[in-house]
Amino acid sequence: MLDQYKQQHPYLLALDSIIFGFDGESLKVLLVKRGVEDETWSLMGGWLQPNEGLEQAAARILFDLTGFTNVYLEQLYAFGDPHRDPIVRTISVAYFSLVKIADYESKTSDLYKANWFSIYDLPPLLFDHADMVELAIKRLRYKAAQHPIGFELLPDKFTIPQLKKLYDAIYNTDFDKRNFSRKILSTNLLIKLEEKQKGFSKRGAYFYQVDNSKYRAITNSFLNFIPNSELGI
Amino acid sequence: MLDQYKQQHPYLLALDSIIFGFDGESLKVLLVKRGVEDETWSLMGGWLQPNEGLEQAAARILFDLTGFTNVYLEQLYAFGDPHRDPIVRTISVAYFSLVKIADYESKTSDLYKANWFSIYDLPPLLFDHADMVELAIKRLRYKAAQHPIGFELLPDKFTIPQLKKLYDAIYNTDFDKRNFSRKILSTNLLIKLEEKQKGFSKRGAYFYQVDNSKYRAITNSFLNFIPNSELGI
DNA sequence: GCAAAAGTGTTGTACGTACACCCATGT
DNA sequence: ACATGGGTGTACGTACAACACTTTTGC
Repeated sequence: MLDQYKQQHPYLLALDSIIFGFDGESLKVLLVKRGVEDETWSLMGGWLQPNEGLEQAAARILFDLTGFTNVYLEQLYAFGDPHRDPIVRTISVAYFSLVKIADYESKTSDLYKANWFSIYDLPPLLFDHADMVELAIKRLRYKAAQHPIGFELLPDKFTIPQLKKLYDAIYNTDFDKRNFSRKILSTNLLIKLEEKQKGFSKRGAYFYQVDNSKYRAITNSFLNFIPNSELGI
Repeated sequence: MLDQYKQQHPYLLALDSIIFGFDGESLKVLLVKRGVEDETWSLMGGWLQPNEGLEQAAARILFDLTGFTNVYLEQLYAFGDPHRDPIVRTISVAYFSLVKIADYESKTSDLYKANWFSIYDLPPLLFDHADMVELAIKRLRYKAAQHPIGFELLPDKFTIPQLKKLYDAIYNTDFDKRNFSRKILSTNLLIKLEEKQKGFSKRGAYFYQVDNSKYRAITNSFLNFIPNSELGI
């Protein structure tokens, strides 16, 4: 019985995370440069430790490098091309994460440089990381169309115009603001606050926050975005 | 640079496949008993070899055990709980596959027993394989609602009533046959043949086949099933 | 001629989309 | 007072859901 195991080759197992953030204008991804000498940007990543599960490891790495905790984290895909890492064969399980960008403070040491990049203006990336980002964007679009995960990218209090800008950025389109707000509000997932946003526009827009009791309950049907866009996977 | 690799623990990497088939009545999964002494049913699985990619390995294993080739195969999820395999820590990347059950002839040797089980009547399964099956069913439902993959489970020639029975089985519901056939035919994805099915019903139903030129072209929007069912990945 | 499954048509409703005007406020 | 972004309502068309009867043919 054990023989069957002993004859097998083991492999290194890495975790790489596509960390999405929204700065109010465009959808961004957090990239790092590992080490001083390395000139290639890459995703946040690390190695699986013997005592932890995959998602647990992805969360640990995310926390160590950014301080984020309790964020949206979802497994994306396992990448295992034999030559994806030219030095040592490594399987990478990619995760994608949605974070509130305003909460971000670089926890990276001098060994790591980190930067947010617009998804439409990415630098060349290490290994197959560009494939990972591309797939993550598809998945985010697919997912956000049917599950109310967009809120994970905004501050706790946000306005409808902010939310529209986020969806515009995710789908690279320009939703009609009247239809958009009707659609969003019809979910009854948002609570309108008294407070208005100051400073950005003259009139000011009402803040909303997510009704957490309802938010948790909903895993099912949500909206029906998915524009003319390509979906796939 | 290499040090960073050498310090890391390697892990065994397995591939397990949820193989769906449709016998005309219910949706089935192909399970095996490994070895003579083992009394637990499990998914078809095997080990990653050093020179192959993940999907390639899943396809190889599928071929070796069933003879199926050129079938629908999609990565489902990577399972990596530290204790999922109690003997040796193993990461498993699960794939799901859609096959034409009529083409199946057991290629398994005496070492393996194989059987098709209804997804609503599964035996206890090895390790976390029950979780894998459950997730695969969700994914199949999610996917089949928006991509025309259902045909992969039927013979090349099939009737509309057969197709309806398949969707009824996938979603465990009973679609309205009038709305169903209108919906399906409106995709223009099917070619009506002269030939009628004999023997099953008195009147006989027309055979259809997939218009492959169109089928290949479509990765995008397809139908919009997804009934009241739970989705969520 | 009857039973069993195949095939087809209409209508109401809900939802998405397109589109234009008034409102509040800081300057 | 005016410019800027915030907020709302209506009308149309499409697409889905509900529903019943006729057709074919093996027995």
